[in-house]
Amino acid sequence: MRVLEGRWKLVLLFHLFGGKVLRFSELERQTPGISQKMLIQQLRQLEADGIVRRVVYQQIPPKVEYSLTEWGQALCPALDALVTWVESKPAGLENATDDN
Amino acid sequence: MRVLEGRWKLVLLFHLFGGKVLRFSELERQTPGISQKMLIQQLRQLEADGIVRRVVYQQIPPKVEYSLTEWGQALCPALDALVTWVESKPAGLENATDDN
DNA sequence: CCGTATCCGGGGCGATACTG
DNA sequence: CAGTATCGCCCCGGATACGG
Repeated sequence: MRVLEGRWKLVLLFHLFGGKVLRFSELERQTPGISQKMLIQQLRQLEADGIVRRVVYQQIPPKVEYSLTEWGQALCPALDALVTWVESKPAGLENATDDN
Repeated sequence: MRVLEGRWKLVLLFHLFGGKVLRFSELERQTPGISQKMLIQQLRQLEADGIVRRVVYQQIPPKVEYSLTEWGQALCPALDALVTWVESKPAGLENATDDN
């Protein structure tokens, strides 16, 4: 499970949800606040763990596409369930995330 | 989603899966490697985020029980899906978790 | 039994600058 | 466009000791 730890892992996975294929710059744009360093780092870890596939197009300008592996696709039901969960959040229970 | 971040959060949630009610010492025993500090810290954060309920029995010796709130119970499908996912892990893809 | 209080090291994470 | 390379803070997490 350690595999999913990391500040941006889940966010990135959500973006690749449902067999989507995204370029580096697209992921960057869709993930406000992330730096290139963190983006590549988290992607590389996901790749090393066999969740994300990285395809390089040898050309100028460079082009790299990221997508979920089969094993990564298998995460979709879980991600789905998580979305359902956060959307079911009762009111009055906002951000207690602060004081910890 | 930050709510689920933390070295032991998911592990603890798995233990409270399905409406189970556990005492502090029970959680400690079922979670090898955790220290009392981390145990109480992660529990407190989960409590502050409305996922876990903490019930204190005013008596000697002390007794404290932890369980999932309704909003916490709603996580079960997601946890279930995660279990299914890890169990579907293909062979030959063991621990790349090391070199990151 | 159920916590609190401290100390401490490693690394996660961000900001910034540079490259093919 | 898609990355490396550095620097540094902060805080997460482990170890240990103590208290009601």
